[in-house]
Amino acid sequence: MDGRPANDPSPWMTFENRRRARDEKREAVLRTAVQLFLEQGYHRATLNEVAERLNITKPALYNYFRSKEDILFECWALGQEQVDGFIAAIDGSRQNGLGKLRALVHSYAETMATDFGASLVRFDPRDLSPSNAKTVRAAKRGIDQTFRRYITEGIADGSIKPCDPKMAAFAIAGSLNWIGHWYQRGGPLTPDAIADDFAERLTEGLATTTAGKRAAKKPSAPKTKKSAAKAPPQRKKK
Amino acid sequence: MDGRPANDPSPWMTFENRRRARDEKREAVLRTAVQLFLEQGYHRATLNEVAERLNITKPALYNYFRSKEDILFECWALGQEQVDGFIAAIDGSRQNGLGKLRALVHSYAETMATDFGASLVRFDPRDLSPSNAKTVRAAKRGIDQTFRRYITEGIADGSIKPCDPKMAAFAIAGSLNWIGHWYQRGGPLTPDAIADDFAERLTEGLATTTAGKRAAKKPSAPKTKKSAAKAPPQRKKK
Amino acid sequence: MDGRPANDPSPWMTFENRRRARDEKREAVLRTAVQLFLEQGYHRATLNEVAERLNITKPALYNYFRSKEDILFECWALGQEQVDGFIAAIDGSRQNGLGKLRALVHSYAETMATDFGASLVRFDPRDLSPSNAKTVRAAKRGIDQTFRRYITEGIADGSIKPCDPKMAAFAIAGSLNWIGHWYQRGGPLTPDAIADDFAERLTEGLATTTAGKRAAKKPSAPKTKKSAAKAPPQRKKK
Amino acid sequence: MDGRPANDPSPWMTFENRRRARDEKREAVLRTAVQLFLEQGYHRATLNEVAERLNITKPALYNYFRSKEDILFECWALGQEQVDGFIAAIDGSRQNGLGKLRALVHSYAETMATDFGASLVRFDPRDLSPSNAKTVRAAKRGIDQTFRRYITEGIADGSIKPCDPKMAAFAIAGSLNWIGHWYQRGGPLTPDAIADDFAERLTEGLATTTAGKRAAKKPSAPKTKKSAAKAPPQRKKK
DNA sequence: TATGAATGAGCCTTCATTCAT
DNA sequence: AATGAATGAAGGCTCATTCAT
Repeated sequence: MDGRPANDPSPWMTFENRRRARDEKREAVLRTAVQLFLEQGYHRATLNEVAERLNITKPALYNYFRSKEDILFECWALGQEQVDGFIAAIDGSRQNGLGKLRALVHSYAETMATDFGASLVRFDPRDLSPSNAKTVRAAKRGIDQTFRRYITEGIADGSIKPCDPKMAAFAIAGSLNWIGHWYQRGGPLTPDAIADDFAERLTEGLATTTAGKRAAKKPSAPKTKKSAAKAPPQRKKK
Repeated sequence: MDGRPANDPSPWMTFENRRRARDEKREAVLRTAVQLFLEQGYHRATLNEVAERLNITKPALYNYFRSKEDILFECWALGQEQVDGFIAAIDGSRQNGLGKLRALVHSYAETMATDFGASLVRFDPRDLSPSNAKTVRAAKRGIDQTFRRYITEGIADGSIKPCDPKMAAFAIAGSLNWIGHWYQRGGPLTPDAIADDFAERLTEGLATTTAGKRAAKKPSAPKTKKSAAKAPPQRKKK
Repeated sequence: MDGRPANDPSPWMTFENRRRARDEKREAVLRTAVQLFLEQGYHRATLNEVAERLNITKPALYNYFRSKEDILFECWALGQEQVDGFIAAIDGSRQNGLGKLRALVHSYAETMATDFGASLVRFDPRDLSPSNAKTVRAAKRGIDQTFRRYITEGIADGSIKPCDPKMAAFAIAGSLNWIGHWYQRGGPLTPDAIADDFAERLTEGLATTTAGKRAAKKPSAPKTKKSAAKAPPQRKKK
Repeated sequence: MDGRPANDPSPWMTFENRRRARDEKREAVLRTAVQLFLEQGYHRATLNEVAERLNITKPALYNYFRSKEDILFECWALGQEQVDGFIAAIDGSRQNGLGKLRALVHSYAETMATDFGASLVRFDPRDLSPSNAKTVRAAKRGIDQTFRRYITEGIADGSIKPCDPKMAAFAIAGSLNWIGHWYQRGGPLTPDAIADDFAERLTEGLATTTAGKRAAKKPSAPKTKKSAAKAPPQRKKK
């Protein structure tokens, strides 16, 4: 059960197990919280409800998080980790600008269909402490710049038609972020289908003619472990 | 001063004036409120702050609105009126589907750059009473359907390439709604420029080749008074 | 009733009355609070109890004070005002050092027998905000220095035997502050009797022989209005 | 190491050692707690902080004490033991009333400069359980009566001028207790110097003329072991 | 003996809303 | 129409204490 022989009295493993159990509970709190926050909105959701869904009591949450805001921020951070992960992977891949952009759109679209991904665009940074809000805003800026960067690259390498990277990025990001608002699990569209559709749709207008005739189907991030991200978002450990 | 002779003691005109003054104050409240709600978010903004900015006291607000939520809803309603207005105008115009879609995108983009317009996408319907929330959701559905309708029309009349109207509408609406989140008055981009750019950008991928070569610059709604809207959103009068 | 003719429609007086009523309520809160804080201690006393004793509800207190700590500080400030008042009066009086010291002891002893006076020594400055705590500590230092100053004056003018002003001040102030801890209203000793006794007792050891044979009985502050204080303690108005 | 041969397997000694170790830890807790309570005040100090300073965890404290209040009471008890000790010693000494009073003042002043001594006057009996509070109040009364008793003795044996023992005791005790509030370790005054000063200062006013001319310098309690106290304060064993 | 985790009780504070004037 | 005052409802957070391990 614990993955170690029963006769192994190593207190270290016990310690390890404890830490693991703790981390699992922490994550359970975050999963519950992000759902509730998305369902009801951060302000309407109470810590009591979060605790109730976890069958614990409110103060127990404070064993894992410093405050309600801390929980909010950590939810966001988990989503941001995903984004950082696939951006790092795409950055490390060998593709022209258009290819990277398509990969980005695809991965981003998929992420928007997850709870933590949606939290990236549905949570309000103004609910965060100044320090955390700063972190969030910096990350948002980073994502925007990644979009622009790929577009600029594409223009440079000829895979993307000359255009204004800033506006193009806004338009694409808007479409993608919107997914976080309308996507419902259990609907007729799977995240993957949405991602495929958007990857094509949002880039076809930018592609130079030849590049537009795409043969390959899956422009997702090249096979890389999600964990291959560069740097997770900075956050204070409790 | 009031547009009537000072010696006219007509109580009826006085009454009329009273009503007008009242309406002006109501609007002033809404303008202040929508700004504050956008600035700080609905929950962080307090009625005290709204009142303070108007140099009145909190209870005075209750002379014009039944509740904080009422104010929120009315803000939304003003934005929705704008949308209803230009949709009615476009509906009444003689254009092919692509033309209507472009006109819609243009007007919608412009609206997103206004306070009341932004409130359409930045306010959370869950902050409204069930009844008002229903109204809002119906209106949102209406807008979505308008997008799909124009696209369908365009496909039928050959101005738009065959595609999935639902996904196309989502993509376009997402880009547009996103404007409400990033547009800042005083930035380098004017609402009109944004609207022009988006009208072109978001439809070029859909246009059939010939239709894509657009000559005319301004595809905005044919000269119609904004107030020519058909039906203002249903709402309870106080 | 209002001290003005009934036919006087002056809204200003109404305003004045309002303000007076408000101030009276504020004071009532402070009187209730200081009693409760002395009875039970600041931490054990809840705002609910304060409100209950006033037959109002807890949030009503927030119309008059910003926080529980604010109430605590204002209680202290009222006591400090008394002290500032009689110190100013004694400072302005024509007496030798011993006379001033006796007057100070007498007035201080009397003050210690009042609620607001006792709050000066029974409230804990660490319960105050840093800013308010600073004010309190400065005031405490001021009182100490007044004791030392009178003693030094007395030594200079020959009315007090040469001694260490610092230790003498500590000894005297300690005896006086202690009153705030043991004095109970309704006991066998009246504040005035205590004040007389301490004024004599705490100074006889210091007096030079001739000055020790005091004839006059009442060494209290020369007839001055209590309100003739110089500067009330600085505090933020709500 | 433990004062017994290493090859002695006597479980009883082990038991004895355990008890000793336990007592040492208990005392360490009390020393840490009394400091923290004095530093921050009983209510602001948390058991977590106490535990942290001891490099243990909060629940570990419950191995030695039943509750936070229990710790508070035991701190007080240690201080009271000191007082009981020197009072017993003085009681057993051969001196006139004035001598005893001076000895008492001296020892009490010294005690006030210790942490446990200061706790006697800086801790609030209302933070204790009714039962413990009763014990404390009885002890306080006992100290007061000791002061009065020595004064009365002194009057009887002619070493002290006729006066009101009650008020004299209040005045003296107040000065002494105040030491607990202003004395800071590391200041310019040593506890011994303070004790000397106060022993002289607080009694010179009471001494009959001849007795006032004191020759001996150190009026402290006749050489007796501190532990020679009669009875430690009654308290419930865990 | 010591710990991580959990809990129950309680309190301050905020704010939309109402009411008497 | 407007205000000062008051209220009810609610939520976040703290902390002493307990319990299983």
